[in-house]
Amino acid sequence: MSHTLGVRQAQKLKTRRALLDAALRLLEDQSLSSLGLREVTRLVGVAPAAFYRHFRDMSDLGVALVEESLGSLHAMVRVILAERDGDEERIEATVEAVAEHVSRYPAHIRFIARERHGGVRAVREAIAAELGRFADEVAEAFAPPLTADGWSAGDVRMLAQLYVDHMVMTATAFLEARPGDGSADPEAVREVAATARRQLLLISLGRRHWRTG
Amino acid sequence: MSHTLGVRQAQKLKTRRALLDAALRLLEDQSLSSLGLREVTRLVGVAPAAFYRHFRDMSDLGVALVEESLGSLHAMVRVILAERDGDEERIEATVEAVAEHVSRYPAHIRFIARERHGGVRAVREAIAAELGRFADEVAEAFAPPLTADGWSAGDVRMLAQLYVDHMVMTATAFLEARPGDGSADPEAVREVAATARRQLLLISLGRRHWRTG
DNA sequence: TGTACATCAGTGAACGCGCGTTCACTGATGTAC
DNA sequence: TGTACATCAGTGAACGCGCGTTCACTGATGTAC
Repeated sequence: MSHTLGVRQAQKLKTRRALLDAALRLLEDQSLSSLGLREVTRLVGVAPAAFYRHFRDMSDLGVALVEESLGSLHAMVRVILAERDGDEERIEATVEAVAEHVSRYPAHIRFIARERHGGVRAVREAIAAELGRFADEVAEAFAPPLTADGWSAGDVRMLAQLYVDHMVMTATAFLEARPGDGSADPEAVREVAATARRQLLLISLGRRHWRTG
Repeated sequence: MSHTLGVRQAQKLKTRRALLDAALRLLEDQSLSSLGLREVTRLVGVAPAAFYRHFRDMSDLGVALVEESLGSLHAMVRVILAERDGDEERIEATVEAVAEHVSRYPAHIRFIARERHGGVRAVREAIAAELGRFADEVAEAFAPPLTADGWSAGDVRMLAQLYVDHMVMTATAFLEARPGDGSADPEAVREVAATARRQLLLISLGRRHWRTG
């Protein structure tokens, strides 16, 4: 049948997954451009040449990690924006969702923070494209009431960009509240969440008085 | 005399400068953790071993680049905050100063953006410390009127952090408006400046209505 | 001013090492009949 | 169901290469008298 994977294909996917996971683990302490192909295959336990059955090179593997890293966060925020309406509600839910995402997938978030301006062009471009799509979607979610209030499309997009950039900043701040051993400092986490909430609230206040006050 | 450098010391400083400049140039296309000692000395035209007369290793050189990269920007913003009072005035002057700084020292700014979350711990920590001092100073500049309005120290610090993070974001956005060849796309630069100004204005609006509206 | 010795920035050769990539291969899985 | 052939994920050995670091050195600059 078409949807049941053969044994061979399933094994191949398993190896691919192992390569991605090994890379993510090694990327906690270094950046993509210094990560070696042999380091990754060594951690997985396959021959170096096996790498080429899955990726052209490290930058190719990096691009694969981008979608996987931003995809689920993107989906999570999409749901929140669709289900909630009020500012406080949206802020509360988003900050909590980001905190949970970071604590569940710290390596993915670290990867995005590190490679967003990192040394590998293809990966930088993939991240920029994904965040751009993210901002478009946020703009769409906020557009109706704002447009009715006389906001231009440019102003809406400017606000959406501020929200997305702030979200990335917040995710990074949550990450920094985790010591090197992978555990989290609950006090520091609470403080990051509190700061993020207050900053988002301040932005919401500004939004409400934009060209009306 | 004490303040006149000997020939020997002057020559040593010249070589050190050349090493820093070569590193900065090479870092436009890669990150610090993949930059080789031999690459740098090759570009300068000295023997690899000469490197050790100036730096312990690459991470040591990176830390030296941090202060040099953030120092002048820090000084510039300090002057603006001291000389200007009104929101619009400060926003206008800051955005312009950041734009000019980026176009004058693009490699320094790229270095900071790339290594802020990069793979070299000592450099990350140096950048975080410098940006922390920056935020303290911004907080101090904004504190008097806000405290009079009943703002808590925590709220003032939260606002200062938002400003500093936004400034780094804006500097990075200016950088991305420059194509790979080093020239600037004037249209893209204007757009980045316009967005930054509007975002800062929106934050100022929020600030004015913080716990008063 | 001149001399004798000390300092030390930069040299160049050498080292062992791990890297990315290639290649012909093996043997389990898949397919056609 | 059984057989003969095709596919292809992973192997393991080999390659040439550039890396970071060490070392004893050289010779211009600095210093003491």
